[in-house]
Amino acid sequence: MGLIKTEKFSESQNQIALFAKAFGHPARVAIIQHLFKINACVCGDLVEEIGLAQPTISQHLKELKNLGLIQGTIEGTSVCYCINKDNWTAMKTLLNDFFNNNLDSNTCC
Amino acid sequence: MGLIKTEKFSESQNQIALFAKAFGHPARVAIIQHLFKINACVCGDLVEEIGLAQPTISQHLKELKNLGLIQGTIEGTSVCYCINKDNWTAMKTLLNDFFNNNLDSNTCC
DNA sequence: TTTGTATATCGCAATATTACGATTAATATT
DNA sequence: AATATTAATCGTAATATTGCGATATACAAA
Repeated sequence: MGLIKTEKFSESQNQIALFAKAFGHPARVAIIQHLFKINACVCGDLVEEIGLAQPTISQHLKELKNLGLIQGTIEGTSVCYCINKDNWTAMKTLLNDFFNNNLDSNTCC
Repeated sequence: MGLIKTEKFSESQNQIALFAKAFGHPARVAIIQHLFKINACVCGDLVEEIGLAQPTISQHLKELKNLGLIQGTIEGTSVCYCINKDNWTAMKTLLNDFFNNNLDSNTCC
């Protein structure tokens, strides 16, 4: 198979999994961290920054873009990428709710 | 290929990606949520709760166990699973640091 | 108009993931 | 001992992901 049975799960569970999968590759983690570090649009230098081939980086950027976590604006021949603040915040809320379950009252093991 | 080039990234970036990948499947999200909801050890009922075949659930549990996020104790013929609090907290800290970058001063796009 | 530069897409090979039937292992029950 | 129950493991098929060379596209500069 290799095919996820999304129909078995809630929309929220599938959404959490989709966002988490986006961060499930170190290159995409590095891309996001670099966008935060530079704290502005990044035009072009991601390939040398990350150290993978240009088509590979382009593909990772596409995935993050499709999820809405980043956005790109064309500037002449290059494209400037940055975090999409609204969607980033929404993703953070969803994942924080998932992470921040109360462990204190859990009494077992 | 299909092989992640981990040597290109920092230990932290790889660790974030490994944890995120664990949540990159809705079944594993559902398992964790159920463990939190029940708020105690779960013995056996995960298969009917999630709705995938027993070997499939067992495999997902193994992945979460290998990462240290859950732990299982044998109780007779069944196994009781629960969240590993210490490791869960450590994971949460790592991912929160990654998520909670300051977006306010980001001035672009 | 030709050339250069930057990014996206195509196509493919290698590897990983998902799912589950069949089986095994280990303990409980009768 | 024989049988039942529960979970892990094996083996395998289907699909997804990763990575990159080759190519296409789009704009800039000469």
